[in-house]
Amino acid sequence: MVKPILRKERVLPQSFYARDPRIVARELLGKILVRTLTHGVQQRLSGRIVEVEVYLGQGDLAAHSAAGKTERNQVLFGPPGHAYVYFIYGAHYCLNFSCMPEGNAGCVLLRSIEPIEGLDWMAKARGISAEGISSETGRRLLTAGPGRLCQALGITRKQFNGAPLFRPDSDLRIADDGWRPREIAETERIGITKSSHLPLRYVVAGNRFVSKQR
DNA sequence: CAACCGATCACCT
DNA sequence: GGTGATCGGTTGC
Repeated sequence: MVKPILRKERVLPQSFYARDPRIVARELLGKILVRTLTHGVQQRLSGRIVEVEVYLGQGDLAAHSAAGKTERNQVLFGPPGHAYVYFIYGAHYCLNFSCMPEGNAGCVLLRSIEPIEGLDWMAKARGISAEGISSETGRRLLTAGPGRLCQALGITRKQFNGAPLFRPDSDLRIADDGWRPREIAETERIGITKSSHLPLRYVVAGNRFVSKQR
C-alpha cells in the first residue's frame, strides 16, 4: 500500500474532456497526472501538469486529425477523455487527451509535469542515476518534454493508446487536489511547421519545470 | 551554449 | 520514399 501524499483527490470525469480543447487545456494546468503501476508491486507515479499544447479538430494543419480519420488517429474522433499515444521520430512517445464529443477531433498534448511521487522509479525508467535527480535541474530533465514525460511514466502506445482516463481505477488518470495556477502564459507551439503561428501552448507562468522557456 | 545530427517507427503519398 | 507535436550526444565557437 502506497502512502497517499495528496489529500482530497478527485478524478476528473469524462464530461471534463467533452469540451473545446482550449478550455480543457487551461483547466488541465495544475491538475495531477497519476499513473498506477499494477505490474508487480503497486506503486503510484504522479506529477503536476505545467505545460500543454492544443491541437484543434478544425483549421489546424499541425494536428494529426487535419486530414480526417484514419486507423492511426481514430482515438481523436472517438469519445472524449481517452489517451491518444503516438510514436514519433523513431524514438519517442507523446501523450494526448481526446477532447470534444464523439465524432469531433481536438486534443491536448501533455508537454511537461512537475514530478511529485515515484521519482526513483521515473529515474530508473529514464536511465538516470539516483544522484542525477538530487538537483532541481536534474529533476526537471526527468519529465520536461513530451517524450521524456512518457519515458518517465512508462507510457507506450501499445499499453495506453485508447485507454480511458476518467475511471477512478484507470491506470492513467487526472486528479484535482484543489491547486490552481496564479497565472497562465500562452505561446506558439513547439516543433511544428504548419499552423505554427497559433497561440496554442499553455504554461503555468514562472514554473521551472516547463520544457522550454521563452 | 547554440547548432547540428543520428536514431529508426508509423503513417501517408 | 518522405516526413514528423523529440531527445541526447557531439561539435565548435
